[in-house]
Amino acid sequence: MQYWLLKSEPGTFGINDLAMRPKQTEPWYGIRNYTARNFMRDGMKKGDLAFFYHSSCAEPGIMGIAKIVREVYPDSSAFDPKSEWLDPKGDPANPRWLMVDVKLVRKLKHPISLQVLREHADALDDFTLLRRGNRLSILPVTAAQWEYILGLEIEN
DNA sequence: GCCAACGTTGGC
DNA sequence: GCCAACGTTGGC
Repeated sequence: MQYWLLKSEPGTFGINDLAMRPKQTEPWYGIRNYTARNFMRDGMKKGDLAFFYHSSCAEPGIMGIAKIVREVYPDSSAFDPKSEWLDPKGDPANPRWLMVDVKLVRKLKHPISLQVLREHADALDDFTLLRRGNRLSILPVTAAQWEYILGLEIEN
């Protein structure tokens, strides 16, 4: 059982979009970064939980919890000429971009803002999200970090 | 809109 | 394999 954090831009696909999907499930397509892909491919298992994080918005922060409900399979958007995620060098016989399916578990009662997370940086023990220049859209969360952050929800 | 940080590309 | 140039991310 692993924990993760998934970034999404609410202007493109936010937690409310996930909530409105049939079965509140969505393929996590469009990941075009090898490190993030490798986390999905090598680490993500069905049943793993992830924080749903809003980035590039007025109040970046953790908005909810999602669950991995399907493990990696080829990201079809890489072969879709109409998709902004088209990979011109993509080879359908040997797909290099992958995705998982995620399902909403619940929205947090109160989002945990990036600002609040920063205030707890020491307790979060070098949380990847808080590192300078961090740009990973998928990153691992330790069990200790997960529990600590969920504690902040009640405190909020 | 700015800019720091990082990843990717491509010439050599 | 090096590394400069370029593109992207994401907070502010």
